[in-house]
Amino acid sequence: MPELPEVETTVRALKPKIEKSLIKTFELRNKNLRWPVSSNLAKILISKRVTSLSRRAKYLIVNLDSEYLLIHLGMSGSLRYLSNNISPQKHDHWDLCFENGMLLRYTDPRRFGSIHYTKDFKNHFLIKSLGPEPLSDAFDENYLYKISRGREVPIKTLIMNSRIVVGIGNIYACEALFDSSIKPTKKAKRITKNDSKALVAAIKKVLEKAIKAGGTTLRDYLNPDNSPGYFKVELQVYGRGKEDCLKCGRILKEIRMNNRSTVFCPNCQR
DNA sequence: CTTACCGCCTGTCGGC
DNA sequence: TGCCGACAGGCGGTAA
Repeated sequence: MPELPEVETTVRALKPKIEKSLIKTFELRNKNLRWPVSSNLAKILISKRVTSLSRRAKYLIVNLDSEYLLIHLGMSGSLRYLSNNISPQKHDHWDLCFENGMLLRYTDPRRFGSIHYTKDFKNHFLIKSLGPEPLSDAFDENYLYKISRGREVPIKTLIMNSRIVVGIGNIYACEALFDSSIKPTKKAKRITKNDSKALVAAIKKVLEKAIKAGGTTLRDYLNPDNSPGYFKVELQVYGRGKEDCLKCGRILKEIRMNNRSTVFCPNCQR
């Protein structure tokens, strides 16, 4: 399950491999991803050069000299940089093949991921409404405090809203709220300035920690070179419902919010 | 405008 | 042992 740290790790790993590479072909085996993959893509991409690779939210941005590919890994997607003599498997939906005999292979069993081509990624429908990056200076305690005023939704729902701040999935929302001692169900409009300060700091902390750990949030994620990351991030609450709180020892509670599993400590988080 | 809910998918897991 | 339903959940679209 690629969260922002996995996407960031993927970008860092692929950057030196594919930047400056010349595209030879794009081979599409299954166009039925989250959004149907454009059938024009193969034609468009022939002989284009990758000028840079970056990330916006959980999208990988492949810059082709002012044209762009937007790639999302969805729930189960991954990218690997491989030699072109390795046969694709069942869930390998497309290959971006380079002149040097290597390729970028997209694998995604659940097909929640996507790939789009655009000349103007900033105004692309998937990008234009996104809020600030959580690790940027724009995402600070004042921003979160102000934008949470008057909001009836739970604070957990708010920080998972990509119009408010991008890249915070269910796992890191639970972890950051635990770290900042805020109950997930607390109404956004009720968070204090101190809450906002603690939560922003916690979000940056857990994301940065996971990136430093090599982006390995969950069991089956592999980096583009097939390495499993350096070590797993120890999750404090996610997936630990009914287990002991690592701060106070009491029993962690698991509830559902917006149909998502939500774990917190009723004692530590208020 | 905000909020709540739907649907897309398949591998994994627990229960019988 | 094998079947089957529940679950996992990012996120845009839609309706209220």
